[in-house]
Formats: sequence, structure tokens, C-alpha cells
Amino acid sequence: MNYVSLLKQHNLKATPQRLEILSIMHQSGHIDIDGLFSKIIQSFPSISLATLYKNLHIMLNSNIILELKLPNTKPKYELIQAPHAHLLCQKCGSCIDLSLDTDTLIKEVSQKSGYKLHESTLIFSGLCPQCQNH
Amino acid sequence: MNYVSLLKQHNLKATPQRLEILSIMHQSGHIDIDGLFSKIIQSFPSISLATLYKNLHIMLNSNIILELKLPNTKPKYELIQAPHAHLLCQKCGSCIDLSLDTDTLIKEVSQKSGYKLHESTLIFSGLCPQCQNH
DNA sequence: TAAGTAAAAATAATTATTATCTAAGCTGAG
DNA sequence: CTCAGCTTAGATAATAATTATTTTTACTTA
Repeated sequence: MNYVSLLKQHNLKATPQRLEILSIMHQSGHIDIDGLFSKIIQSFPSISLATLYKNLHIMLNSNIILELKLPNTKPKYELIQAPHAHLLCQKCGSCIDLSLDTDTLIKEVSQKSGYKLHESTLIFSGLCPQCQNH
Repeated sequence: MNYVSLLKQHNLKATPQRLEILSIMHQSGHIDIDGLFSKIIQSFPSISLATLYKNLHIMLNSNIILELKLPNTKPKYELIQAPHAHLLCQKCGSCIDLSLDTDTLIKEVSQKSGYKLHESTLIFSGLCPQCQNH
């Protein structure tokens, strides 16, 4: 992935800090502000939470990343990719992606409701395979 | 609805403040902390946000109400009823319930993923019928 | 190179939430 | 009935989370 061009496509400067944010998100899948901060501070010891929040907001507004509000936790951030659902394990706290045909679901719900829908947030909670064996 | 017995079933005292919280939620469907505060202060002028938060947490833990974390807004609270989806209008900000067969969806996703799921949060965003005509 | 712009850094301010402490109100045992 | 014990509201303080402001740095381009 070339994050430099991704940022430039959205008229944002490809600063080292932003590139690192995106790279961390790519590795982590989903990450909250604290996780992000503790990772990025390793490469940029002088960065502040304010800078982090600022950049997250900028990239949120540009639809480069999205904010995922989950039950019982702080919001997590992830790179925007194909629409998908999220699975949460209530025991170990993990969060994974699940590709799902959200389009047909959205269409169904649109018809049923009269709304003109184009986005969905689908979160399922329960036990992951590992945690079921305990 | 008899909120007194609802609270007692969960070993919570049916204080006037709690009853009013539940009654407001029943009227509003979904409401955030500020909306709740501005309504309840009419009947209980001395109530504080701390008391409100405290009671919300108590009732959340007892599964009398649930917290709904929505994109771009503060969490909203609602009475627990049958599982359903939520529709958000991105223009007027309204939020409505839509009854949906979440069970089969959960089963599908469980099979597909290997997770043992029992809860879902389904949020759809777009334009409500009114806002489509503008 | 100098000017203009955008972002980072540093910090302050604000907002949101939680914790602590006291006093009031209910309940059950005597 | 009344007192002891428990739960909660109220009042306030403390903490945590987020946003705003100002200064400094770096990059771009004329």
C-alpha cells in the first residue's frame, strides 16, 4: 500500500507521522487512541495526543480511516476497506473483521424502512473460538 | 409498564429519580445524557449529572437499559426491548428503531465465523424519508 | 533565498466522566 | 416504635478525554 499517494489523493500532506499512523493501523487492524499513542511514541517520542487526535480527525473527514464505536470500550480506528462486519469477543476483548454482504442487507433494510441508506455498522458480540474452550 | 417492579426484579430500589429516567426513556425512545439531564431537571431540579451517570451505569449493569454508541454523537440510552436495528438520518440526526430478524443473522454469522454470538448492534445510516425531499 | 502554507509541538482550556464524602430515607429486628 | 444498617441522592472534587490556541518547524514554490 502506498500511503503517500493515498494521502495526496485527498490533498493531505504525507507527513512521517501520518504515514506511521496508517502503517500502525494496517498492522493492528483496529486500534484505539491509547494503543496508537503507545506505538507511535516509539518512533516519534515527541508526538502528543493532541497531534494524534488532530490527524485522526483529518483522516476521518477525508474518509481514509473510520471510527468504530464499540460497546464498553473506547473507539477504535481502522483503515477504510471493503464494508464488513465486526466480531467482538466479550471474554478476550479481541475484535476481528468479517466480510459480509452488507449491500444486500442495506438494500433490504432500505426497502423495509423507506430510508435511503448507504452505510452500516454491524457489530456482533459473543465468544471467539479460543475462548469457547474455557 | 410497571417500572417499579422492573427495578425490584433486579434488586434495585425504585427511587423517584430512576422511575423518571425510565419514563423519559420510554417517551423518547433514545436519548443521550444531555437530553436526559435537561428533561429530568424539570422534575428534579437538584439532580446532578453524577447521579444520572451513576444510575445509568447501575441500570446498564442490570440490563434494564442499553447504551447505544452511534457514529459522530454521544452515546444514547434506551430501554431494553426486543432486539432491533437502528436507523440514523445523517441530515436531521434522528434515530429510529427497526424490528429485524436479528436471530437468523446472528446464526448465519456464527456459522460463518466459528464465534458463539449472542448479541448484535446493527446501525444503518442514510437519509430518512422526510430528508430525501430536500 | 524569501514568502506563504501546513503541520507538529507545546500548552492551555474545555468537556466528559468518575470518585468521594455526607446526609437523607427506607427497612427490618428488636 | 425506634434504632442500626444499608442504599441512594446530593454536593463537590478529581480525573480523564478531547479540543483549542499559539508558537515553531518544515516544506513548497515563486
